[in-house]
Amino acid sequence: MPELPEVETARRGIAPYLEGQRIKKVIVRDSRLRWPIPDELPALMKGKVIATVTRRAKYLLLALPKGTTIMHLGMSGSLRIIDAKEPALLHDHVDIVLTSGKALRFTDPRRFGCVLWEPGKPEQHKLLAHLGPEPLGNDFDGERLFQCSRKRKAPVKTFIMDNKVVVGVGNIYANEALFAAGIRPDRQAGAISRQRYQLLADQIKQVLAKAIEQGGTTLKDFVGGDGKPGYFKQELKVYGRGDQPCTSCKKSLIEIRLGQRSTVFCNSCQS
DNA sequence: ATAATCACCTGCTCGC
DNA sequence: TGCGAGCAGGTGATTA
Repeated sequence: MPELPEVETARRGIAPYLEGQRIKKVIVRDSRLRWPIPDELPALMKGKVIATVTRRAKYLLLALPKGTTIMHLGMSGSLRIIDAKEPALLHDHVDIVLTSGKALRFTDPRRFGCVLWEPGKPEQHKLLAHLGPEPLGNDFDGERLFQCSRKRKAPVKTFIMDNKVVVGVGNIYANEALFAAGIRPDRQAGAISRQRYQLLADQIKQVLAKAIEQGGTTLKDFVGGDGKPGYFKQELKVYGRGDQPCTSCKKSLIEIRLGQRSTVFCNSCQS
């Protein structure tokens, strides 16, 4: 469940159970994630107190005294706070067990996620070092999109999903933001005006912020278990709605593929 | 440097 | 009912 709003929702859900808590042990049942979980990770974390739980892009960062645990949920990962003695199921790869009796359980059927260790500052890690600005921060705006896009021929949707341009815009919200901004996803990035990029940046921020707001509902799923997917589905205007009527003009939405990703737009509302 | 493709995995849905 | 094909919220690596 990993677009940025869900990662942020997960962060908010788990942080109160983790911050200030001491790690009793770390159980690794399967270290074969996108990158192997370091063998030494459990020993590095054991006995330490988690200072903070923060987020950079779609990475979650657990700040420990002498380093940071970096987690990513990939396509199918999820995190839950559980009672430490709850039996593990097939894809429950990691438990971070706390002395409080709770545990953070990392589950990921497809194993595209990761759990890594960075002994220095988290932003020094190879995966974090070259990321673009946070979409909801002040460093991201239409001017940046405009400047970064000059001479670029890739479709604008691919462009805004490029982590070096801006982080955290996944397939769902790329589709949604482009619809909200009235821009065709297959338009060349370099051929879009400054004014339209200002609109697009605003819509990216708005769509993500709204989804995070609604993510509050999901918080239960992450904390309590018993997760039900698709909590904000009713808000989606185009994603997953190919061939269905445009919510604005009622014409049939078009579904194409850009960069191997499903792309949906309205041929009359977006240009 | 940029763009397109591949790759990593499991699970689910669809059409035959 | 069974089975292969295709697709799924991500993104680094590889290839032109």
